[in-house]
Amino acid sequence: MNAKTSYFSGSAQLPKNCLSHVSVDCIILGYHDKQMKILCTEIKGMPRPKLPGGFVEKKENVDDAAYRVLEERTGLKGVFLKQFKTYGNANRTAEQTANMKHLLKKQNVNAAAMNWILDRFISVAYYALTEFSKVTLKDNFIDGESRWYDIHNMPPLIIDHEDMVRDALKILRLQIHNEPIGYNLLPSKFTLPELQALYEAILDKKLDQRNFTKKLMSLNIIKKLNEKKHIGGHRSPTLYKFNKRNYDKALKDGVALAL
Amino acid sequence: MNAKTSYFSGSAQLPKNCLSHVSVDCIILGYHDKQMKILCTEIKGMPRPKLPGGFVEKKENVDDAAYRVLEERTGLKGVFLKQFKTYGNANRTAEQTANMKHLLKKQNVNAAAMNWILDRFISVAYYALTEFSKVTLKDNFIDGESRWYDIHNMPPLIIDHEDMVRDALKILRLQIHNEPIGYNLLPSKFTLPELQALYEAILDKKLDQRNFTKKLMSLNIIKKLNEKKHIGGHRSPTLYKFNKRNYDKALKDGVALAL
DNA sequence: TCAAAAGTGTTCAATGTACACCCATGC
DNA sequence: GCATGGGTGTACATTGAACACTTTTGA
Repeated sequence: MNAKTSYFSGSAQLPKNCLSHVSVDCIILGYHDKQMKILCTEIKGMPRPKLPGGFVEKKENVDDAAYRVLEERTGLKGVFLKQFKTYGNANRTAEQTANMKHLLKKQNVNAAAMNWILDRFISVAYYALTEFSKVTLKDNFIDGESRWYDIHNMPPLIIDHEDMVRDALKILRLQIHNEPIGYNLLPSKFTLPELQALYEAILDKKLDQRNFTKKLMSLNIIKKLNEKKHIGGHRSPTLYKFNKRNYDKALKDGVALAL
Repeated sequence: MNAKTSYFSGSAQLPKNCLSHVSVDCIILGYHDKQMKILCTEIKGMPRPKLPGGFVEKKENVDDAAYRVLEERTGLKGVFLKQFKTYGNANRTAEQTANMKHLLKKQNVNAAAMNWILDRFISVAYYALTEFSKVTLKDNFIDGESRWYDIHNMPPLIIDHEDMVRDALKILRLQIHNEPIGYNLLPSKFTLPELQALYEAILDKKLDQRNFTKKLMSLNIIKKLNEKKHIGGHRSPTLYKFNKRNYDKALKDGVALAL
């Protein structure tokens, strides 16, 4: 690892383009085949993985910065992304700063020029829902190597990133009762058991099949098609698709969905 | 107005003690006698009132900064205060910055030394619930003169502060179904009609008296006393008090209260 | 014919909602 | 005695939760 490709150089996000003291972090939840995963990144020389994050360019909306981080990591556009909390404790980045000083020294980076990154940061946190099989993981200079971790088997993360994950999951699990999900997480044609498995993965609990069907159908956001999916070995489940108009209306106005 | 007592001097919050680019704003909701009010401040020379806000000291938690703003304005401690959203659009402070430049010029303040305040800010927003009859309004140098506005009769506010108010009220009205309220808003002994009036003021709608009583009693957070309140001219209502232990438990664990 | 998953309704319990009359008090 | 607000219970509708058998498919 040399200075050219280190944490502190080569990135599009040069200090002079970014706001000091402000960062964004993303809890990127990936779903596929009944599994929920979280995207983390590992920087050589740092003790523990972290959430993908970044800085806010001087003329960039904070929401757009989060969206940019998401897109840089996953290559995906149009993904559901939601700000959920801002982390602003004074000492939250102290440990990270100490580690970075150490790294800078080892890499012979001029610490004075890097003062901006050694200062305190507050972080605006977002969560996103993605389909991880659609994602081609991209590493980047600023934030190291990306990797999916199973939600039940997370490593310890730096600073308050474990709190962020816990908070994001808690809020997502509450929000799911008021917002439709699934549009970017399932193929355009999907079966009810697939949709149910998605809800079960997010809520991390089993749901009653008949009650689930009944409730989802009553929301009027999915439409039964005259097609079956061939799954082999078993009865062929009916395919459904989202009614995008009603789905978007439900996103905007909220739904009532007790699960 | 001279430089000594102007917007830009005399405050405990000197630029060198504060983080750049980060501010906090508080939606301080005041309740008394069935009325909901919002605390705003008016700075001479600025076109419209604003929400009370402030900056974050370099070694201060962001939550504590919001709490400090609240306390500086109202003199109240121990008030319910909750972070609800962070506003980070790139151009959100553009208008304010333009106005400030104008003000600085008029006041012959050295603009170079004030560059920190003319830059872009992102704002972490909080809402608080207070009893406005307990508040002695305090002006301050940084933020002008304080005043309560009726929630139904708000003036236009600067930048995105009207969005903040709208968002805060929306979130509060949702949260009220999961959190107990009232502890700092009512006398230690209160009547059920008083409590109901508080809920009605926050939700801005009438509630059914019998159903309200039934639901509140079922939460086990209030306790009937063997005392009545003398209100004159009418039947004397029974006094209640909060069961602080259960109230705090409900704050922490949440409640289910459909209204 | 067997294994595995899909599909389909009913019953019961809990909760929410609507609603009206008598009571206490001070003038 | 009258005006005003306090206090109380029931009936009905809606919603949530539990639950089992038949169908389809391919091996």
